[in-house]
Amino acid sequence: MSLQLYDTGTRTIRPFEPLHEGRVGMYVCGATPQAAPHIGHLRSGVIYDVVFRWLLRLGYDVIFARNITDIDDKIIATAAEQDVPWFALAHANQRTFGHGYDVVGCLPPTVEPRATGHIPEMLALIGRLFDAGHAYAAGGDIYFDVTSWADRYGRLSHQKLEHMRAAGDTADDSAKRDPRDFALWKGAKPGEPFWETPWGPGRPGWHLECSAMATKYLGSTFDIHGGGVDLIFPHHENEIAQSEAAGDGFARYWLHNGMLTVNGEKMSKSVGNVVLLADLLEKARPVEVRYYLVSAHYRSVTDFTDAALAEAAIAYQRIEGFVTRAAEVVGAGEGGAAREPADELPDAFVAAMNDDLGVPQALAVVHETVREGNQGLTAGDNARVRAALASVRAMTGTLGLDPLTWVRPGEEDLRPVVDALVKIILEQRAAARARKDYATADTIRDALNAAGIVVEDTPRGPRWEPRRG
RNA sequence: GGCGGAGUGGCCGAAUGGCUUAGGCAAGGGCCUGCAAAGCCCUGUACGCGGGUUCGAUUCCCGCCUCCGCCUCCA
Repeated sequence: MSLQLYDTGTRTIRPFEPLHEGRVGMYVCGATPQAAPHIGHLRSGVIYDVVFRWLLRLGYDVIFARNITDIDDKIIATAAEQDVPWFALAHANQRTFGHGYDVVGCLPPTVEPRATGHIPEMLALIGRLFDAGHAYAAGGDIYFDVTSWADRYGRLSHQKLEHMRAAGDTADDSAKRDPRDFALWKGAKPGEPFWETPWGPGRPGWHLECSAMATKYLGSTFDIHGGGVDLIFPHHENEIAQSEAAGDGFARYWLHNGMLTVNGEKMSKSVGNVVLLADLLEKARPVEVRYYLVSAHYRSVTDFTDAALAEAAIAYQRIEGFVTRAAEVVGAGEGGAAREPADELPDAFVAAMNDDLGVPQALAVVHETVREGNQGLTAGDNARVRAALASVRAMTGTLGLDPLTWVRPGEEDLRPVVDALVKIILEQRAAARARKDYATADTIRDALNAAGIVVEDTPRGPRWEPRRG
């Protein structure tokens, strides 16, 4: 079975067929850098990173564009509150977002276009919409005329125009012809940043930038557009309207990830339950955070709790434990993320991933293979261990979770030194055990444990690991 | 009011018209161990409520209840 994706536009799972054979263009709505990223942003980042990695695994050449909306009302407002220039706030948070994505193991996108770097493309799009009769100027702003596109507006969200509430905009939007029209371009206000245009000074509206940037990097028609379900309406609906009304084909598949709630509630500043990356890293290692974020299906609503994160960490450690022990016995092997479907990927894993990114089932295959490998370790069957290890590393590598690529910085350099020292101590313990002086042996083990070194006795002799958590 | 999602065993979380009814965590029993740890084996039969369709429904249909998201900035 080849890749199937749930497409919000048709509300069905349908076979993925790229526009151009062997190539995929994917655009994802990324950050509006008005504050540091929270766990919901990270979930989105990790989800589309897995999509990206899976497309690469399937052998596609992928152009993955994830935008940065570095100008909007909130950025301007927040910057004013903090008495810093708007671009300083946006750039600082943009860097924080980038760092957050890095920490949870996201590959860099092919391109990360910023809204403010694409004003000419936006103005060109506005010009085309004027020419096609779908845009009008009013009160210094430029609006999209929704009624001029009435029969197609609402196709993504499956809302009928007559059922749509009037946008609860503020009074200064009274220049609109229809309350459901949305701004393409906002006229300059005192003290706010602006760009000069043929229609007067102003700045981009809320939706225009994504249309302009997506088609710039991916072409007028491209394969996949992603984002959170909260963006379906109005943001993605409006992107479609702008681009298609201007004559572009735009996105062929629409992917939407589910929201992440915290203790059953949507995150919000007013509730005070916003979970930031720093909060997570107090409770789990980065790779464990990634495992947690990946382990639920991308379309499901996931409720974050400390207990859920802790359980994910333990589940990951089961995989990690096998991989490290197996690598000690048979060597690390190849691993790494190939760009072609690897022979080591079990059919069941491939089938799960191809079925609308069935990561939960794919992880079930990982765990089953881990058990296989552990059985091999118990039986001393190195061929079995080697096969399981290669398989587990290929699968986890595909998900960005290969334990052997997640060694903490510095740990690798230090490990041989610590290993040599611990071995000397363990020889003392072995001698104590040989003369049945278990009190001394346990004292040594306790002392090592207190130093963060966990000792295990195996049929092949003692081994040690740094203590987790 | 409109659009959509979800309710699964102690917990998290998948799939599925019946067949060996994921996977993880936790629990109990066992193996291994000087004791541990890790691992392995075994045990536990769930699918919101009420109807209907069917030989058979957790899975399809109808109704209901509860929860959640969007319709305003939002991943």
